Amino acid sequence: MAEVAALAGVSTMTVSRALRDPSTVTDGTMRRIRSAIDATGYVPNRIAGSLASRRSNIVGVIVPSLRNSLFAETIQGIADALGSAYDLMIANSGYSLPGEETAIRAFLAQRVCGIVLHNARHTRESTDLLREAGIPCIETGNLVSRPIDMTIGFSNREAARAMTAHLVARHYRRIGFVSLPVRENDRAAERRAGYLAALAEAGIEVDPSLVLESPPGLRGGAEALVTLMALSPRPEAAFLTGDVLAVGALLEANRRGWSVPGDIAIAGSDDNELHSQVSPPLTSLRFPRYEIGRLAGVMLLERLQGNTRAPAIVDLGFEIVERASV
Amino acid sequence: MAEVAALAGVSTMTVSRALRDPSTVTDGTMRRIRSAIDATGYVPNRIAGSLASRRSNIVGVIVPSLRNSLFAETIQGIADALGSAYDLMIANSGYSLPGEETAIRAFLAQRVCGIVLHNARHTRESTDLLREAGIPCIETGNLVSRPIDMTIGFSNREAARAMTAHLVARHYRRIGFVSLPVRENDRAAERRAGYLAALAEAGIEVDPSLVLESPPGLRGGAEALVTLMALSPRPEAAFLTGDVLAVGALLEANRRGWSVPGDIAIAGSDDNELHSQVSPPLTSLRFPRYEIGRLAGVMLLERLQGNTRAPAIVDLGFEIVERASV
DNA sequence: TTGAAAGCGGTACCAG
DNA sequence: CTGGTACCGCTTTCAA
Repeated sequence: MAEVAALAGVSTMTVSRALRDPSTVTDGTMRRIRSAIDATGYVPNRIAGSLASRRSNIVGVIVPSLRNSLFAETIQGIADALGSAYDLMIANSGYSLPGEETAIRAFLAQRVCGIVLHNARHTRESTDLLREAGIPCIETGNLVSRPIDMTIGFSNREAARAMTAHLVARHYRRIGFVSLPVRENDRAAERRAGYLAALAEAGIEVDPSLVLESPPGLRGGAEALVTLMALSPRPEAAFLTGDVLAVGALLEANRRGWSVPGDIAIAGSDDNELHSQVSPPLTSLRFPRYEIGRLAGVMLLERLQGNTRAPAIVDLGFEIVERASV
Repeated sequence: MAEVAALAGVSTMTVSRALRDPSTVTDGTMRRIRSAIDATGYVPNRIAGSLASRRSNIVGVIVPSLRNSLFAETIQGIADALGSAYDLMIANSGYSLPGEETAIRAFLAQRVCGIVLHNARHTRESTDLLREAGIPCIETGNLVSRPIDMTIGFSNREAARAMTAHLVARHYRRIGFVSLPVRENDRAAERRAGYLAALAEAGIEVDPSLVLESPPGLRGGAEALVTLMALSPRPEAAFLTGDVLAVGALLEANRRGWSVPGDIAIAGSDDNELHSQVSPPLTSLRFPRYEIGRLAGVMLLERLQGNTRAPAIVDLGFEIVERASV
């Protein structure tokens, strides 16, 4: 920068100002600075800038896994909302709470200006660190009643309850439920709770053999369906929630020649294009993943710029997309 | 840090050293520093550290889109290889070359210690910036003959050529080809070139009406297949490469009752679990996306730590996974 | 509108 | 093994 300043015949202060707000500098000065920048190939050093100004333009995002396109939706939403004024630092917790804590520490050390989390459960340390950091923090994976700072999303419990109730309303009584393992996964736990609540409301007794956990992936869903179909009496419907479990189950039914919903009705969650393209198309829960990210970005910006203390809890809801599989 | 040093009764220098390499400090000193850190809740400031040491622990990754799980695979590979010693900064180019350049500038300003790109084509400015930055840079989306620095991946052209040749070997002569739009997408362009090369080698004349471009997504593939099937004479096989086009095509065939491969053989690329679970399972090209990322991370580490000037071009190849759709 | 001086919170380097 | 002293490259603050 000193080089640029010398070449433009001004002080570094003027260059610094010109770069951040061209309107504070004379047109002629600005032009000389510009050409000096071109001539020297100057690339500003944001590290120095951040240190001096004590603020950064980096937003930290922590997701359980990078591989899963669900999280990618949200990340894209955040990126779109933040535009090019902020950079995204992304870490994955590996679906573990200590993993999340490690990432939080790294982000705090990097002095990110805001953090977006997917988990709604954290280690005690994580919560403390975040509270004391004094930066905006948004939890997105599950609507929590008492967020660290802000939370945007939907209630996994309500969503699962609604879908189960939907199946009950369609006169299914014996309904299988498959989720990802609930341990260390608050979303899965909440969904199971929603399923149980809906059954209780409908006065249907829970058959524990109908409640399964499955590893993620199409195969996981396929195998869970086979397990359910081997029971006697068979369930009339299966609600597979999490990842692509329901799609996996449907494809298995296709392979085995089981009629859907004739032999077994299938409902899923995390609706995406795949759900509408399989045969029969799958009834499923639609979650506003992208919108959650976008809004998280917008709220972050508001806090970062205007200091508007936005509402702390935003429920973006969910939607039941009815198709032919139920 | 000054606070920690005071509390531990040592200089800041000692704290700094203790944090980076505990073995350079007495056990007793280390203990006192540790408890001082706990007592004060000190969170190191990497911004200051990076500025002073003139090196950062941030690796920048630029992908066309965050939404696509293909790129997510590679990113996860990088993250796994780098471990917790480095942080990942991620930007998306929005599939545009200027978008990529913007991201590169931002990363360079952030003084990342290394960059991983998906694109193999860049703006002139991008290339210049990268060359002058003096940091390791890995291009991964397509094996280039003259990389900016290093390239890891596979040849899109060779892969498409191999699959087309595979179809020819199976006695298909009239072979449709569908890719994403080739403009601004070097991977798609290369694949088309590979298809054309294979036909030429087999002495099959190209029918331009068999060569299509499609928007991404299952619907894109479905519509492309319908277009191909409306031709007369119909093609005997269709090679859809890019995104999930082939899966979309197969699901459309399922819906329309077209027999695969009886009425039309279908081959795809970017094999994943879905390809093996549909009916019939899809023959497709498998690309080592995760491995590309992992190796990129490893090579970055080597350069960053040991200064081993690793080979600049690493071809990880591809594989044809034969299933029942061809 | 522009400039000079004093840090931001660490680390490099050298001395003890 | 530990400490002192310059900086890293920019921004803040205040003065011109």
